[in-house]
Amino acid sequence: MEAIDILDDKPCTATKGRPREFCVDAALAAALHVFWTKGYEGASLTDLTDAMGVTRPSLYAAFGNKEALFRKALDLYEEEKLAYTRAALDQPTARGVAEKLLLGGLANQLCGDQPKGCLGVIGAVACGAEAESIRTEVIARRASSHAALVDRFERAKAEGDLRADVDPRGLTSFLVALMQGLAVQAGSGASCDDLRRLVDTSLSLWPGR
Amino acid sequence: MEAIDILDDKPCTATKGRPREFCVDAALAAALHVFWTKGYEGASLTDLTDAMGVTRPSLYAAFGNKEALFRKALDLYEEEKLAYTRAALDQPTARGVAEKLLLGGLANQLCGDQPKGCLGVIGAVACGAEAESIRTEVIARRASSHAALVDRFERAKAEGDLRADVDPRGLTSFLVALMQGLAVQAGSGASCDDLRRLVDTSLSLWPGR
DNA sequence: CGCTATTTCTACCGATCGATATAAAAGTAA
DNA sequence: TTACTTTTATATCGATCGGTAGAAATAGCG
Repeated sequence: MEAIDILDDKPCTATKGRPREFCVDAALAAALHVFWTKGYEGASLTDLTDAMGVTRPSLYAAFGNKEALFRKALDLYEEEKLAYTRAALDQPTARGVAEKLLLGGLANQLCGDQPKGCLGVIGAVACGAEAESIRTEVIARRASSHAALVDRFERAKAEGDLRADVDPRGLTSFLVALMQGLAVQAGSGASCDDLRRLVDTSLSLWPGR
Repeated sequence: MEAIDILDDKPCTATKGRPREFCVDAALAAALHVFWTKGYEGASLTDLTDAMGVTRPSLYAAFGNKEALFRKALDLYEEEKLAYTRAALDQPTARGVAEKLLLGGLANQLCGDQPKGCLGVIGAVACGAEAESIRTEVIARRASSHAALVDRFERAKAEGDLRADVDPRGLTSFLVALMQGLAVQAGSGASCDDLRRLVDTSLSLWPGR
């Protein structure tokens, strides 16, 4: 009657009815790739079903609708591709946090087998009428990680790990801006060399010691 | 027979036939506002004609098609809203260039009467199938200004205006990334205060005196 | 074997997309 | 006026959009 979370069960554990013929996780990974490459609005249902190897009604039965599918894909994206951002917060120094973030982001962009750019940036910037709720969602998700970064840098400042004249909130926006710029440039045909220079320069200017 | 550049003539100088009932420049400005707000793919022809106060056939007669209209809007955008980026290159010092760019970008985002974000970033990131040629166009346009910035910083380094240990290309990508991040955050609901802190921090970390 | 539950497939829905055919309206030029 | 040119408005084009109805197919359960 109502679309419920199918992703919580194991790959194939339905005990009654006709068994599902595709792997939900693999299909979701394929959907993520499409969204990542073409954006939310740019990815049509035909694009998605083709890439997922699934017919249209099967997609709706398994994921609800396009928006719900995007949210699931965003979950997967944050869990798999953005793991380094959570790990970065555990670094002992503020500089370590910045290094982990920038180098992690760089490594992500240099990884040849995945689309360039950042799904979060794509979702936050792409703004048609139908994507408004998506935009809101993406922005809200980033706000929490942004706040966590502010906390981390405030702690670093309290620990004397950051110079007294730096503003933790400003430093957070600064670092996030660099990550976003890295993603934008990676998605705009920048060379690997350019991206490396961007990160090198950013770290060379990071306030420190 | 063929769509030709209408924008080169004066507002209303057609000597024969029924005179046009709308101002091409004003209509283009309205179109720019729509593209800026909703992106290329997010802006439908209905959105555009409504905002421009022009019927659909009139739009096609005056501008060719949606893609050509976007290019004209991009011309107007670069000419009007990005004038400060050209002026920045004339600053006497590398720091002056960065200040002019960042403060100019900040002022642009704080200007309440225009959409947030950057049309270039929106065009470069939004990537559906129909927007591919738009993407290419936007990327090509930014490449030239990027190169001009590299030249400017190489000159600054030769003049001793930049420390010997900074990489002009890296510094350019760094500065551009900050501008892009500024635009992304401005378009993602960041507060004016946050944007100001971002620019302040960026300038406080800018290399050299 | 039915009976029920679930998925799969084909075909299709109304809405919207960008783009146009057509002809009336409004001007200049003769 | 008549001829010509260009813009206007209406009405629509075929394609594609996200989303679904309905029946056949495939399983467990009695």
